[in-house]
Amino acid sequence: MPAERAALSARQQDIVRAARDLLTSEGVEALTLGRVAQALGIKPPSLYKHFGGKRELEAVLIAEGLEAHAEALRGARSLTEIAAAYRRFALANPQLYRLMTERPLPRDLLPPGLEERAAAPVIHAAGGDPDLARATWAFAHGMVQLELADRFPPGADLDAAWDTAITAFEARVRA
Amino acid sequence: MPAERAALSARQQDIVRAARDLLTSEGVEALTLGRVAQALGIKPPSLYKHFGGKRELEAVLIAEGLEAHAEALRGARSLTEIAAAYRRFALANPQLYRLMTERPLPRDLLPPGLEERAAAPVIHAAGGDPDLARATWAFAHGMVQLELADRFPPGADLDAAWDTAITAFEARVRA
DNA sequence: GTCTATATTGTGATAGAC
DNA sequence: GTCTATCACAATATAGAC
Repeated sequence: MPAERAALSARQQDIVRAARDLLTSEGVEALTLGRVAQALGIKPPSLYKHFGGKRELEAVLIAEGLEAHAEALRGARSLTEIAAAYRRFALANPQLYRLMTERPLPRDLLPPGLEERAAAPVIHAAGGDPDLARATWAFAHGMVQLELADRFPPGADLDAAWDTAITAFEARVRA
Repeated sequence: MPAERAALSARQQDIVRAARDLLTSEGVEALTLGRVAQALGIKPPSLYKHFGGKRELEAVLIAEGLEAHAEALRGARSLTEIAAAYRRFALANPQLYRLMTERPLPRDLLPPGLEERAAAPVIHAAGGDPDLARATWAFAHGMVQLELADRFPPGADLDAAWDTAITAFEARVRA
């Protein structure tokens, strides 16, 4: 059961799949209409018969990503579990994560409520405290970003950094 | 006393100033050699007499930014003060912050030791605990990124989120 | 659903004259 | 130090034929 307001046609699904594969294997920079068309063996203008433009195509991938991210966090009962799942998702889908976070969300093209649904597991694990939830989110996002951008020194013990913060946050949940 | 290995010529300084102004006023996307040249009233190829290419010019701005960021954090004695200074710097220089963080650092073009110098105040305020320092850094970076990217809901109390995390981290410093 | 042709705009970079 | 000329791409998008 897809989350999109209108189901995608078979051809649209082909295009989304090609775009997703391209994003995964070659990164955000490689996600161009030219490359997507090439992967499908067609010319770029043909894509406009199926999507309004690049933004619409990207929005489908972003929506998929938010959905998958929410799903990955759904079972988590504690901030520790949230953190582990958050990190696991981002490192397993680094390019998708970048697409989802590095630019303003195309909110006008996303299914209503999706953004909130993706945030819900974090709020729940934070015991309903929105400030603690936002702090946890920001920390996890910052860690993942810095790790993906290779900003930590070579020997850095990232597990320990995650532990340190999440332990500190968990203490706040119980408080 | 500039931090660059070789001092910049007067003309190079003109170019850097034009690039900095452009970055500040129009954003990372507007920072192109064409725009920089235009601002100086010259043609893009002329810039190559003064810099090896775009990467070199950007590296000067990034080095300046790291220097300024380090300076902004230098006086901070606690994680609370670090957090406040970090946020203040990023929100006062959002485009420079983006340039400094959104892409891999041009480490080969930065003065040696600069990256470490920029990180030192955080480590110091974390009582020398590198894990806590990295956690604090990641949190601050995540908060700033999410705030600059307009990812928080309209009513979100960001001061409270900062407070929540830093209070939790401060408790770890004393522990 | 796909094509060709085209518009428009951009982007970094080099060679060589002045 | 600046210029013209040029390269070599690349990007999104539209019009209209097939």
